[in-house]
Amino acid sequence: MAQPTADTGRRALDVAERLVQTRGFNGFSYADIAEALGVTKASLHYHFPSKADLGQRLIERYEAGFVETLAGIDRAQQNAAQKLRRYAKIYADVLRANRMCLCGMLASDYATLPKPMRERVRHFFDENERWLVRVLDEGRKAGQLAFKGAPIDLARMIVASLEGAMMLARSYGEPPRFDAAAERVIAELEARKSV
Amino acid sequence: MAQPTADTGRRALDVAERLVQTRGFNGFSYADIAEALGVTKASLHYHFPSKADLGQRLIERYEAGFVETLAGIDRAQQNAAQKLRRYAKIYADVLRANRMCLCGMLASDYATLPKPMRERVRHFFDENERWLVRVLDEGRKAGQLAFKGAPIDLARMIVASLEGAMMLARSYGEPPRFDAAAERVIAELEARKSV
DNA sequence: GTCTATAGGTGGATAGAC
DNA sequence: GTCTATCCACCTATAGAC
Repeated sequence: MAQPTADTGRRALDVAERLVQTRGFNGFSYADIAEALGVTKASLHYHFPSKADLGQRLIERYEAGFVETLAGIDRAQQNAAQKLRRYAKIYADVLRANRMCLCGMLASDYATLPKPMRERVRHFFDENERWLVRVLDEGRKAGQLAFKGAPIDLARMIVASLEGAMMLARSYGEPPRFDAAAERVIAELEARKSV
Repeated sequence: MAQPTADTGRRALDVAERLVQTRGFNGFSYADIAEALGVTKASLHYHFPSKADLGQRLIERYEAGFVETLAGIDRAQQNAAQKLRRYAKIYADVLRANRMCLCGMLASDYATLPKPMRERVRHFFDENERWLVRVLDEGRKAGQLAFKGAPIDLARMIVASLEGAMMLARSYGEPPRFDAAAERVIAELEARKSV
């Protein structure tokens, strides 16, 4: 095992991503990744000199994939409420893969994170808010959504609710708890036909 | 320092509570507590043989204090919306003390917790839901609150939203982010005067 | 109830051979 | 790019003296 030309870097990120999403940044070690890949800890340090380096790369890759997924939603969906449900479904799918949001976990670990990681965590949430603000704004203007106040406040509330609902649903081992909370948040925004 | 008769157990819980609320269960050690109190690690093991014991005691004490605070709200407030705002203010005050909810942090650490701690974390949230369900139910019957569906679903959504909003607000170092999210959740439930 | 001393393990990280 | 070997700091936990 452990071919010299294997893309250990990428595979290490895959394993580390899962570990952070389940156990948090302080809940795993190089030894865990090394064992999963059948390589030594020293090999991992070649690809990621410090754990802080590993963490930064993790967030960058995760955000890139997330942003791409959001772009996919934009391409496929017309209705703003549908877009929001697709957004919530990203979280639901992660939860059913027995994982948490990578950056939700890192937000919990925030006080123990190296500074470069902190900035990248915030950037991830900034991107989420930016996408949501646009969807909310367009949805309201199109008469598909109805809500009071600034889209940014609502966007932040949506992110917070989904992140929190995910954490709670996992603690109970009941993914439907997440679905119920997400649906409550989104349904509240849909323009009533009777108005 | 370290008088023989000092209530080291209680003071250790105080320090450990703060550490868990800021750094998580895997983000502190007996050494951190020992240093803060001016005692040795061995002394702490006399009071809490294992870290799991310490964790259990932490949750039990935290829940007891929380339940007592909720009882205080019941004694003082009449209006259901006011009670909910007082409930949210518990979180807001914790956040402004540069802490997270103890059990919100432990929910993030859930996969790494010893089983007895897991059960107690869930029990804490059960108690929160129980109190919220009663307030929501009474408030709707009294015409002070307006919402559709089962109170339990709404209660769970409220807990999730506040826990999530707390995490996000801390990451940005902006407590008002929590206030805005909490107000959005509660205002949505208030019975409109115009209906 | 607190101490010294220590056990036995794991953490992140590095040097240098291959 | 991966290995062996190793460092040193830190972890939880225990034994036994005071």
